[in-house]
Amino acid sequence: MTEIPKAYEPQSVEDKWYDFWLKQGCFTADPARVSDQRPAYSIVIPPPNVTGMLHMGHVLNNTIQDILSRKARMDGKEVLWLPGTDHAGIATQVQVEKALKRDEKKTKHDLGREEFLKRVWTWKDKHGGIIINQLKKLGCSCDWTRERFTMDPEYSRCVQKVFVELYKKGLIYRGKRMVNWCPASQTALSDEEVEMKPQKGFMYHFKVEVAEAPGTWLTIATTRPETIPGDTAVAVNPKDARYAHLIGQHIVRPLPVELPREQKLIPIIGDAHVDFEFGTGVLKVTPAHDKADFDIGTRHKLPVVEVINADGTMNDLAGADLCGLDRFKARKVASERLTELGVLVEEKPYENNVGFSQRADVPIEPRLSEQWFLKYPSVEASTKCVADGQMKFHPDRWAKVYDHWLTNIQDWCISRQLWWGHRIPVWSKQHIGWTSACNSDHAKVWAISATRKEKDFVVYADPELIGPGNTNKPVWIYVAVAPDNSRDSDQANFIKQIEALGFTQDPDVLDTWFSSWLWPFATMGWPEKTSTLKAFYPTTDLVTGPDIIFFWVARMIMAGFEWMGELPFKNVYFTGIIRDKQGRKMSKSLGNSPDPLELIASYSADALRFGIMRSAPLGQDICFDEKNVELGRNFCTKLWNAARFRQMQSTSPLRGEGSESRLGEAVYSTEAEIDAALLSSDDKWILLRLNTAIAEVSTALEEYRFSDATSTLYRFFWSEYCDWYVEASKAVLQGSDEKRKANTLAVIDFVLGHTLRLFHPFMPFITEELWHGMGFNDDLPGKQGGKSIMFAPWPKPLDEDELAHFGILPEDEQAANDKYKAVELGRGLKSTFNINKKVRFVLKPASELPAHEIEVLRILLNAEPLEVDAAFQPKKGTPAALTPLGELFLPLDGLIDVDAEKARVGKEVAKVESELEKVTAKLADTNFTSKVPQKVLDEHQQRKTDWEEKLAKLKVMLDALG
RNA sequence: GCGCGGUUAGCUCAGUGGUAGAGCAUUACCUUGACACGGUAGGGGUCGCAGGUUCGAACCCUGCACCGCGCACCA
Repeated sequence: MTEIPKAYEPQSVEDKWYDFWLKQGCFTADPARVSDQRPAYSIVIPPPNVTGMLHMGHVLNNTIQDILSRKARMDGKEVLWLPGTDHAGIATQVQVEKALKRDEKKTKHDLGREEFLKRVWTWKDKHGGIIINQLKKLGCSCDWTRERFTMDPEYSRCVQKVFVELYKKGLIYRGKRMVNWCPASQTALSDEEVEMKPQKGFMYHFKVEVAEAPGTWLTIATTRPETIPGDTAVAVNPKDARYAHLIGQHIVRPLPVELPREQKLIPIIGDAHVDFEFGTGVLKVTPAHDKADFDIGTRHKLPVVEVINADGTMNDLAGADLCGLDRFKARKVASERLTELGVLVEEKPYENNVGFSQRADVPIEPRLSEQWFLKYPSVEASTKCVADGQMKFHPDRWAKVYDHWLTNIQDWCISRQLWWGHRIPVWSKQHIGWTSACNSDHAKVWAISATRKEKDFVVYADPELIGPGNTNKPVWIYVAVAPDNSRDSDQANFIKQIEALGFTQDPDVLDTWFSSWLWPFATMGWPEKTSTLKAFYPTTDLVTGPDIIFFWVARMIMAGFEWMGELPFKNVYFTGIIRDKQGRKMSKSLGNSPDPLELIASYSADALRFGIMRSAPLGQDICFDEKNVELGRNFCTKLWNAARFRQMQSTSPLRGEGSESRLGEAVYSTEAEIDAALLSSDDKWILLRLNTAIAEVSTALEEYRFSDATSTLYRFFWSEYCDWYVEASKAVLQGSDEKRKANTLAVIDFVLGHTLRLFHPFMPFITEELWHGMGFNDDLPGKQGGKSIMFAPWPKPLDEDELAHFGILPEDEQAANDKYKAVELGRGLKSTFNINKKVRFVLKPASELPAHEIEVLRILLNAEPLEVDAAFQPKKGTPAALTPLGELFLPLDGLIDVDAEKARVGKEVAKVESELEKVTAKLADTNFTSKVPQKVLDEHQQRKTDWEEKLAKLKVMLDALG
């Protein structure tokens, strides 16, 4: 016989069962099994970045999804938890670029686009599996046979198809606009990718002379003097009496210094945008580098002068002083020049909000550029489905945030100046003027297209430029190329032909979110009407962080309505954000995030799961503390040992000979019938507590209250089952009544079997190990838990018939509670008198007690002996406690300090008197008695009676002390 | 500026009108036959502040303070 390990040893157990689950196909969803009796349950994973590493946020998020999936399996549903990763355009490209620079001292341009992309794919193949394997370590029951990546060929076809459809509908357009430009990544970003951060800087006040009125100076306030060379006007509010008369005149721009005066004259314009209470009421207008200024510029047809390059350095238009400098260095130099010119009036510290690139963490540069934009589709349906409760957010306050965003959205800039991603499926060719050559190209494209099976393409030229009078302007012809779903070669052919006509593909790629918004259906085989899609779409739950409510959730909802005509999920659960003990968000840069895999190695996956769930209340951020994981581990150990205790009690090895069990060689039957006639008050109590626990956990899970569910499990198993029931059951198990023993074991098995199942979604590994190790799977059909606990039915509370069969009444709980109360009081006495050995107790019972109850009391009190004597006459000074079962004495034969005991009881009397006073006063108050409901009144009456009785008895005790 | 959370024991948090709770930490005792990753007993809170409603408020209402988050933004 191998030695039974004292503590649960998780590593080998976890690997063993995960392999088993995979080999048995336990996670694989089969649409063919879905029926009315076996409804579908589905979740799509929020795809982690393919090159990412598991962090605590993933642990939280995926543990929740796993709990939901496993619970649904136990509910008899056909479960699909669809996993995968996304290509994370910027993040991945930046990583590969960094490695390239580090290892080969090369840039992506040195390699060229094609070669660089090869490197990214190599990188992806090398690192892409990491996070997937980490999820497996955590125990995630994803259907890995359906793992998807947003750059898979089939997925890419979906992205192209969607692009072309939106283009055909006129929702996608190309435009020259002010965009959020990230000078570090050198790409445009969407509004959502810009994060406003307060920045300490300076407010510079400088003066400019009015050209038409020498000697008249205006003072301008700015935080960005380096953009002065790009100013093409100064604006004042036309209603501002101070300046209105100057509108139409000009000022002399101070920079660049070397320009002749006449080239530095810019007009004073009137624009209502200017707030005359802010700054000096005079605004410098830099249309090329500020969104609001651009709008002013448009209104007044101002020239747009760019002075900053794409990489954030100044160009030659910024003047000799600034040219080539970084924008922040240039700011300093510009202020120095202003000082030298004697026009800098003031430079004072100033804090303002500056937009930062979320990815690169550098200030955004508003920049005019040509980009592709999308007018969001299906906005109305998306707004409505949440507003009217068709789709539910948990917690629902996020619905308001969602609604607010949706009603204020601007068009989405979807193009990115990157190489890694879905390349925009548009080919274009430029002509000068709308000439016959245009018409000819147009016609040729249509002709080529006729050979395609699907005409998912569009030929487009800017209609304003078509026609006479535009003979010198550039005209672009765009061809958006959709994939042919049946034949890849068709698309390739088509592209080859249009490229032969001189069309070239747009160099940009699409925003990563433009692919992930299709996730719920593109992963299920769309646009084919696959059986998976039919069975599992719309999905049931989505679990994600509120930080991507706009990026992802909202857009998925729109995509769902747009292409499936239906919402993509019925419930969205928003997790909290994991913070460290100081309340800071966990991040790589702060280095305050523990490595989940290390936590798993030290504490086990189950411990990590249980710990994090226990500390993750609905809708609240989570303050992570490794103590929680330690608690999870301790809990696993407790569960393990409780199981071990059960096995050590059994004397008769039964079926299952030869079965292997880490708990020991013998496997014992769990089939024993519970004999209702033999149930003790403790048995009934634990069965009732189990009922309560099942109900509480089930409800908590239905309402996504995971921390409440774990609290219940913790309380039930540790406090109720182990601390009370197991200890009480020792009265039987250490006795000699074999029939009672067998019955107690049957109750224990019943409780353990249910407990393991309740725990399974939270702690899949240890529960599977014990389920098999203790033989709970024996004789069960495979679909009912014979193969794995994950298919065992979710526990149901005993119903009325079953309770009646066992002869259990609701009030049975009280009998055991009274006994446990007596035990606590008796232990209190021992503790008060510093007795830590077995000791004699005498109970003067309030009513007759069965021998079994007395034996339980004796064991729990650790009494030797426990005498029951209705006529007991205690010696003077005998410590005693009033218990629901009667007076409990601790006869110490003069060993005690009578005065100390008197003081102790006296203290108790004082407490009871004060409580009695309070309740008596209340009941004497007619204001109270006349207005309070009868139920409350009764409660107070009862409380008063109880305190009175207690007080009387305490006084008798005090008298007895002399 | 607008919106959303939060403020209860040393810490992390439960607690939707009727006797203030849990876990951790802490103190004392206990290596007892499942478990020291354990057991038993204890100490510890004017429930952020000020008003109001009510017989009664941690809980409902109003205002304020502080912490955190989101949106918008004035150069």
